[in-house]
Amino acid sequence: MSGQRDRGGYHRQRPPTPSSSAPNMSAADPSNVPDAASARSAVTDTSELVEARRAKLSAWRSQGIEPYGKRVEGLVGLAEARARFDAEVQAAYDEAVAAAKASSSSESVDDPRDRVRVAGRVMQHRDLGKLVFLSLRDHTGDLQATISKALVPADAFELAKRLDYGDIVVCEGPIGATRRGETCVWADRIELACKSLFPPPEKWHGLVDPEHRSRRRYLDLHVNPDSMRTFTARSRTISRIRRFMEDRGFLEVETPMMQPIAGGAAARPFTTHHNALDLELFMRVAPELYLKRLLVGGMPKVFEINRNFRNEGVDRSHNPEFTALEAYEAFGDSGTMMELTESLVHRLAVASAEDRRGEDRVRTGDEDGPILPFGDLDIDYRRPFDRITYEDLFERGAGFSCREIDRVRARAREIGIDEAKLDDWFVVNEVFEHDAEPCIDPARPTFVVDWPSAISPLTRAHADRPEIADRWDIFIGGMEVGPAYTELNDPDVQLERFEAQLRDGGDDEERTFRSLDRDFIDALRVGMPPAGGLGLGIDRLVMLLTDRASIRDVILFPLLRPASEAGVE
RNA sequence: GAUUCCGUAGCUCAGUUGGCAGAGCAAGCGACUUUUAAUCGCUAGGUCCUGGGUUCGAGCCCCAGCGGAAUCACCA
Repeated sequence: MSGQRDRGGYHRQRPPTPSSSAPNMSAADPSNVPDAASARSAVTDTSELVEARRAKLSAWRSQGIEPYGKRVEGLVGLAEARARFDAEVQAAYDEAVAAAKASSSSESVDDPRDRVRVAGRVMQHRDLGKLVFLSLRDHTGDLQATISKALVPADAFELAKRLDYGDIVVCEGPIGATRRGETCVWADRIELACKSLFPPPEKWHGLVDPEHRSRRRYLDLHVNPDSMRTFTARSRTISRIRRFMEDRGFLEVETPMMQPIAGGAAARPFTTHHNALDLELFMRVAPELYLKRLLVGGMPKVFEINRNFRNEGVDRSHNPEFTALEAYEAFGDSGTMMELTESLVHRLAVASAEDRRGEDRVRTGDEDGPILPFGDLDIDYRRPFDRITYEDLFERGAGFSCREIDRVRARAREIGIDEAKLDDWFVVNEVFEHDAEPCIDPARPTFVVDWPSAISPLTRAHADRPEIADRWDIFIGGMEVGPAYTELNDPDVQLERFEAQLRDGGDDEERTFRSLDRDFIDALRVGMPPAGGLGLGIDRLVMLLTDRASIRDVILFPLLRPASEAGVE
């Protein structure tokens, strides 16, 4: 365990204590007798494995081989190098070599095979005496390098024999195949690009402990190709979202992550402090109130893809910092945002399915898709997505209308809700979450439309039905991926809602950090055009597109408690 | 924050009723020019997460703590 190794280092660096019986116990003095603590650490750290590698490192140095190489030109990715293999050329070459051997001609045969220069991490190392096979890996894939004693200088062959798993090498030679038909680089040059000092995970089972995989993502990425694929897919998804939004005329903007008032969502914020200004600040829980100020300023369509921070629990679909797309369109409404969201999610699904064409259970757009597996589900992203009203969904789940408030309250008591002190619509929503949300088909993206105004304080109500807000939420794969609203732009109504929120919402602890964003009200008084607003959880979207069950599998460095130093003060 | 489960070699994992700490891979030395988790011989490698307790004796039982996972709670 890393904790043990770290602790070993700690012991070695710890200055002698007054009670220590041995004088001058310092790491710099190798002659001293180790005390009990350092004797233990010498046993528990990985020094034997690391020392073997260090020994090679200094051996290379003394032979004039630099173990931490330099810039390399003209590299080809391993997948690309593999693609350059030509079986016919190889066959012709084999024949020519055989013919030359048969005629015992001393003339060398011309090699028509493509030459490549590749680099990769050593993932396998098979030494057969005068022939060494290396499995190299880069972010594009794996490729074998074959080093024959007859084809390289003695020192290069010695290097190939003595390579460790995890070392990074540069090889150059014709792309060909072995007798067993494995495509490979027949290296006639091989150089060390970087010596690895770290004992790698087991080559067959790899790194499976989820804690380990997140903490040492750098290992996870090259040991588990799935992980590299997932994070590559995440990156491509985010750039596709950018392109989509830009194509539709949205301007990407950046608004403060540190805010004097954490507004835009009812979530607990993280606090921080600016020293020079002696200012208490909050990490943002949402960019909403700043993006709307930009609509006031005259930007017609804005979006931001960035981090929100919420000081809440952690589970499979929640990380304290998460990435969201938030977008606002002047003169739009929730319907505008619905069309935009459906187009965007559909396009992302089409592109992901295309990237994963041929994979089990994946159907691309031209194969009656896109359909992408997510756990046990095969999620069908074909347009149009499903739509259902909040009230209809409630009735489907509960078996009666949410307007029958006595029955709603009775049901709430049945499922253990203390309904007496809650307003009607909050009781409705408790029953909705318990009985109705599970009725949404998880294999179909579903817009749930027309939510109660009471639980949507920043949303404009329907003109003819003030109790219903012009809002929808999209659910995919059993997760809420995001909401959209027809934004409230009446400053007086907005002020009222804020004040009601401060008065009624949340507990005492929440109220201590809530305060009213008067500048935002001022902005609305200047005048914000009617607008549609959207928020989409990018991490959850990536989970769906890459079939990962946990948000920690799609965030490169998810929040974890610091590794244990238990037992060390 | 609650409950349950997990923590043994660098990695992946066994460990029986409480009775000498195990395997595979990785590592070191040696053999091998067509391997594919190469193979074969030899060698070495342990704070059984930490701290207490019970016991003649604890990896195993009990208590507390640390870390993780799952479920729940929180979560516009």
